[in-house]
Amino acid sequence: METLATRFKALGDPTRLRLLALLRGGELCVCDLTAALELPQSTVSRHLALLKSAGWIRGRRGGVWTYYSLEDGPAASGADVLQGIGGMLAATPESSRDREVLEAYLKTKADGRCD
Amino acid sequence: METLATRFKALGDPTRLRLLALLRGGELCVCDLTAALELPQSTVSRHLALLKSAGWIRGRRGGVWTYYSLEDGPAASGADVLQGIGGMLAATPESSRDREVLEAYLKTKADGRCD
DNA sequence: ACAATATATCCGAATATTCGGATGAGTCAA
DNA sequence: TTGACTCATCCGAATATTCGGATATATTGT
Repeated sequence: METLATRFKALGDPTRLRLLALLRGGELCVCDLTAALELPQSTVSRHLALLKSAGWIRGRRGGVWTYYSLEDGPAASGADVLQGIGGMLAATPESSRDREVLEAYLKTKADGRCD
Repeated sequence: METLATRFKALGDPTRLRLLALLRGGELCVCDLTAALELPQSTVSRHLALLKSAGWIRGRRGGVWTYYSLEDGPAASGADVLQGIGGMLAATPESSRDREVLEAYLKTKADGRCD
């Protein structure tokens, strides 16, 4: 129960929902997410760590970058939940804007660097 | 998004999950829930108010009592979510114990009073 | 109107969460 | 090894949440 509460508590924050909404589109690194959300890197990293410890996402090191993606394994055990709220997430205006900012940023990033 | 976060934040507390688990069995009044959870009435009432304002449950006055039940109308819009986590809720040990305490209490309550 | 019961709200104290700048740790190329 | 870069963690200050006793409100029966 405590575990389940922790799980949902992680969803109880707009910034973290924005992150999840973006990750529904596929794997992204921290600097991508930082650019899309237009928030300090430390803030984004902290929220990602929390989502990971709550079992919603997973991170993998790829050289200098850390790529995060949705956790869909058995650990998610509430993949149905994410599936269920997926539509709600995508329907929000923040979600749309974040994705636009991300797309614009990804074009600038073609050379592989972060800024 | 803010709304959605508020929605989930309400689920991010063990006491509130215990309340939801009990209400899955049907409508109950505050004193029933207070007895089942073995917590102060003010605490239970506060959590119920929060769950209600988050759109998870609904309350109706029935004389001196206020009966709470799960919100399954369109306002719930995440009934799927509750449906999805229903199993998880029922599987916890707290949930089983709460229900036992409730059943034992309901027997004592046959006369209609609360203590 | 009054008393009894059930519920909601108020209150301060304790605890937890959040933020973002600063700093630490890890990785790679030169 | 040095420097550039990405990301994680530390830190104190601000804010939010939680608790339960006390109190207010509501409803019913007398």
